[in-house]
Order: sequence, then C-alpha cells, then structure tokens
Amino acid sequence: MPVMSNDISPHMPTRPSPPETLQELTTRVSNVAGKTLGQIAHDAHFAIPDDLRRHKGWVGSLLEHVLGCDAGSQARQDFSALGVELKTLPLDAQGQPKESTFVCTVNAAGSASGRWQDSWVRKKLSNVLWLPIEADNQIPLAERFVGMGWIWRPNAQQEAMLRQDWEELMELIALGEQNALTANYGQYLQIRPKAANSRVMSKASDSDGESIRLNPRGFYLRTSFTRQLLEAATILAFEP
Amino acid sequence: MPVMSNDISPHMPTRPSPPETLQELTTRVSNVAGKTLGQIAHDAHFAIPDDLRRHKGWVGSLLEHVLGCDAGSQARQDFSALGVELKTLPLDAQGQPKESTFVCTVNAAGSASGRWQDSWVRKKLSNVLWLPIEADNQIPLAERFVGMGWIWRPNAQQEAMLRQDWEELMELIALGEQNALTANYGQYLQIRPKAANSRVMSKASDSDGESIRLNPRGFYLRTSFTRQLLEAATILAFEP
DNA sequence: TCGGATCCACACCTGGATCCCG
DNA sequence: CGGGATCCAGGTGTGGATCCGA
Repeated sequence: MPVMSNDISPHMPTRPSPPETLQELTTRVSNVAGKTLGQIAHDAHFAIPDDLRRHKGWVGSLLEHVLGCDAGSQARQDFSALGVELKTLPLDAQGQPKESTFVCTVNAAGSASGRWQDSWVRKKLSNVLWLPIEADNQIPLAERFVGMGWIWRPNAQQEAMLRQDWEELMELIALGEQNALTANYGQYLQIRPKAANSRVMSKASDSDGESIRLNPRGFYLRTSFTRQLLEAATILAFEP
Repeated sequence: MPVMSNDISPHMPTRPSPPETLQELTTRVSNVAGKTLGQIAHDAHFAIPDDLRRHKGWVGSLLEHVLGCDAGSQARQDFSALGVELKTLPLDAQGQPKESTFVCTVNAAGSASGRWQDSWVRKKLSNVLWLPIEADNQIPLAERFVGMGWIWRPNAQQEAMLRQDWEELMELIALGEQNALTANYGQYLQIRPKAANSRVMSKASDSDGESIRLNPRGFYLRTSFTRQLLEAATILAFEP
C-alpha cells in the first residue's frame, strides 16, 4: 500500500453515495451502458473472477457497488431513497433472457397479512431497474457488455398475472402442501429451492401447526416473463 | 502444508470424539488437571494468544476442544450425550472465583411456558462440569494451571435460590420493565448486557406488544454463588 | 467491586444469482 | 429446457467469556 494522507485517497475503491434522484440514477445507468464488465470492474477496483461458477452473484454485486446501492442485505429496495430494486438480466447469445430472476425468499411471512398488497413480492417488483448483461458462456466474463438499463413498473395486466400466481402459490403453502409445491406451479412466478445446498433446512410449520423443517425456497420470475418485459422495452426504444 | 496421505495424519489437530460415559469424561478431566494451558494448547495444536484481552473465550474453547464437546453453538448441553454443560471457573490469586459465569441469553422465550421447570437456565445448570483455572493476570497465559474439575448438580436449596431469582427477573421482563432491569437484581443470578458492544440492538416487545429494540442481555451467576460451590467441592475432596 | 461494556470464532441467514443433469 | 441444486460475500446471532472505569 502506498503512503496515505489524512485525505481520502482518490485511488481507493469507494462506493458512490446513493443516487438522490431518479435522474441521477439514470445518468449512472447510461454511464455503464456499452462498457464491458472488465472495464467496469477495473474502474471500481473490483477483482474479476475467471468465470461465475463459483461466484454466481458477482455481476450483481459489482453493479450494485458501481451504481451506489445502499441497502446492505436489508429488507428494503436496493436504492432505498428511490424505492427502486436493481436486477441484472443475463442474456444468451440470441439476446434473450437466459435465467429466471430471483425475487425474494418464501418467508413464513411472505406476507404477514396474506394479502398481495402487503407482500414482499409486490414490493420488490413494484419498481425495478432492469440491467441487461451479456451472459453467453462463450464470452469471457471480462469481455461481456452491459446494455442499457430501464426502469419498469408493472402495468395493470402484468400485476394481475403476478398476483394470480402469487395467490395460487401462497394458498398451496397455507394448505400445508409445501412438499408438493414444485417449480411447476405458476405461469410467470414460480417457487424453487434457494439455499447453499439441498441439505440446508429451515424451520417451518405444517397445517397442523407442527414444527417441521423444509428446504429454503424463493420466488422466481420465469424467463417467459422477463422476455416480454425486454421486448416491450426494446420496442419503446425505437419509438420517436 | 506437508504432503498428506489418504490416511488421517496423526499430527493434524483433531477434536476427540465426545465421551460416551461419565467415567470417560472424568478420565479426560483428570488428564488435563495439573497441566498448564501452554501444555494443553501445544498438545492440541492450538495457537496461544499473548493474553485474553482480545480473545476472551479462548480458554473455554480450548477445553471444549480437548474434552470433546460436540454441541457446536446449538441449544443443548456441551456434552449432549451426557447432558453435561462445561464451565471454566477463573480463579484469582487467592484461589477464589474471579468473574461471574455466563449462563445463557435472555431470550424472549427464556422459557416458552414461563415456568422455571422449562427454562433454559435450569436446563443449563442442571448438570455442570466446573473446571477451575488460574486466571490471575500476573501469570502469563501459557503458565496458568488447570485444576481438578468436578460435576455439580444443584441441591434442593441451591435450586430454590436460583429459581427465586429467575422468577423475580422474568417477572420484571414480563412487566416490560426491561430498561429498569439492571444487574442489581437477583441474589445469585443476575442479568447483564451480552453483546459485541452497547450499540448492538435486538428485537423485543414491550408490555403493550409494541416492537422495540434493546441491548441483548444474558443470565450470569454471581461469583458469590460459584464461590460457595467451589468451597463445597473443596471440602468434599478432603473427606475420606 | 462489580455493573456495564466489550472481544473473538464460527454457525447461520440473506441477498446476489448461475449451474447442471435427466 | 427447466426444475432442482448449488456457490460466494457479508451481515447477524450465539456461545465462549473477560475487561475496565467510576
């Protein structure tokens, strides 16, 4: 390490302060659009792994850092002041969403009230900054480009579809059918395992109130849903 | 690291398997009695710190390791098969207990039922292996001797005293007098802070059911109590 | 003296997601 | 292809206790 003065060194990796306005956020988004992950990581003094196999969340963490997210693993949006949630959107060689999108864990209190209006899923998805990123594994990680992000708010139809899926899934949970609850349920929103490995168990209760242990699970958006969002956003970009 | 075969190297630090009988445990206790912490740490391939200021739990962890405790921060006794809890007892230059003894945290469910019979404190203290250890700070850590441990079960009088203190303290908590609950309460069992620092806060509820945040606290045995236990054990040792 | 403050290790949990086999 | 399995970083909680100032 070089000698440091009492001043903050301009060469130290510093996390930007959170954007205070939506305009400030979109400016930052424009600034990363068209850059490679290698460039962005270099500028942010982030070490870049060879691939994502053992660093699955690396891209998301890098962009959270660069854009100035401030909600350190807390139960609120990534940009807490703006109520905006950041989601990277990995694209395959055809420019289509490659993976499902994790939303949040299936907590016993997915909603304390049991109502969609109060659910974590709705809160998380009410205001999302989607950031498309090349994710074809043929491309070395450092050479993958970041696309232009856009902010999405569900329209009435989209929210109705998500709500329908959520209510179906929550009902299965309420009925205690948690072991029968596979990823096959839900048209656009599904429930899948979410854990370090399949031997991890969390506390829960069955329909008789008996304490049982289950694999932790999470809500995910299917790629069929994010593909629609991406198409709609792409069309808008070509309008006058 | 030296080359390793497929066999377990006899020189690797290995935690002994838990003792399966009380006799096996007392044999192990005899084997550490009269040794210094330096000897024990060396034999167990434990690095020894200069002092305990920044390693307050080191002695306890060392002896848990050497004696084969198996309850890795779980809600059960250290020797789960035997139902025995290990407590080191630090002695001052006069051979008297120097510090209070931590028992367990004051959980919202210190007892789910609110009854002494079901409390964590009673469970933890029902069967304790006390291990006296020199703790005069004039003596370098490595040179401090371990004494002869003994197993204690509360007699009727001792349990009555602990129960009385516990019920008094739990009542103050139930009344929501948590902020007024200082370490002054309780003749032998007291409640004191238990956290990384005084800014750490945990979730709790006040008497109106309002959610509040408090300093985490723990139950401790006063030295006046452990001094009595030590005296009684010492006298027994001199009887025929 | 002792009540209040503090320290380390390590397990566990959460949020970031992608991997990979049938 | 997609459902089930898995991986890392970092924060929080728990268990081991002793420190230290008024």
